[in-house]
Amino acid sequence: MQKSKIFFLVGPTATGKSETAVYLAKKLKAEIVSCDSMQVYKKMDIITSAPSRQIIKKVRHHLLGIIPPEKEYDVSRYRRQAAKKIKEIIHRNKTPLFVGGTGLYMSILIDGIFKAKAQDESLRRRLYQQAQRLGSNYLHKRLNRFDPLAAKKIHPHDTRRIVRALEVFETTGKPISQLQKERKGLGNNYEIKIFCLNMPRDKLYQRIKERIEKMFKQGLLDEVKKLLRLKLSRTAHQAIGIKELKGYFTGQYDLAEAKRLMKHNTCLYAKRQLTWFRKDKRIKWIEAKQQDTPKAIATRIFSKI
RNA sequence: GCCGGGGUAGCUCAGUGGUAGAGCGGCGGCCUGAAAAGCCGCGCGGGGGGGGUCCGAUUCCCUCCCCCGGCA
Repeated sequence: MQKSKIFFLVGPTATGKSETAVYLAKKLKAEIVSCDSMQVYKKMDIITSAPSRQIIKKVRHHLLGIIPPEKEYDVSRYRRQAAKKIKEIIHRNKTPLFVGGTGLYMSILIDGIFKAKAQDESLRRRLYQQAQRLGSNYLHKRLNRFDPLAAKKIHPHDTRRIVRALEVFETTGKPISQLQKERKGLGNNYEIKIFCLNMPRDKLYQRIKERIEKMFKQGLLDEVKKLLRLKLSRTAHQAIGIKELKGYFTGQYDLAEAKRLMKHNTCLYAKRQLTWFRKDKRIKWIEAKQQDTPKAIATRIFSKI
């Protein structure tokens, strides 16, 4: 029996994935599934540049605005929900088209994740306190005794990963480096095709800056003001723009500085996204040229399928 | 035209007679339950042009060009 196909359209932020995806979805008879760690949140449409209503009207979209911003979200939840969407979409005789910029989410979906218990909050808190008191190097040395392989891979300053590795060891009794080898994703069950949209760096940064200006025109300040009244979850709080505008609202700097910070941090983010995607050799790269419309790009992608 | 200050990394600037640094920016990488996060690495330079002194000049001297301030 032939494997069903799943498509991914990924790429750094502000390359025009959402617009392109609509045209591509039409050609592929696809439904779009978001692959974005921030657009899962409600009430964050402007700050996350979520696809507009007009776009959503044209093609069915999934996993957008499904979580209240007070709630945490993570990869494993994403994986579960996305896997379910794949089944449903294929059942409807449609093709899943994943669109977004969160490389880890894509990777976990395709390549899998090891089974572990949900994070242990109190244990984590304890470990972070120790890290603060004794330094991340101390925890790293401890990790080195239980799981030298993981310790070798994780930098002694990378507190977050050291804590996770220790947490996994304490809750499962197994070294994370061993568990990480046990991953099973969807990659084997489906025919996967990944396209990454890209453009020259200076043009990309220019578009990012323009997009952020546009966000302000759309009412970003108002949206963020409302968000800051809520008790934002740790994960939702990470969206670029929250801490930058908080600094403005609390009078630490002016609006121009807040904008500058947002633009800068978004450019750095785009660079990190590219690093992630570059590593994945399955990806077919699509270079957007100066005059390319989303429709033209979609046509080009379709011709390569 | 005269006097003074300056021309060193993409930007703002240090420094030294012996193959140039810092901050900002930029670039590269890592990533398995926080990933729009977290972490790591890399000066990325024909020292404004030309000539001279010297074993050796970015640093000293001469000259030209450009910028800033003052006087005309």
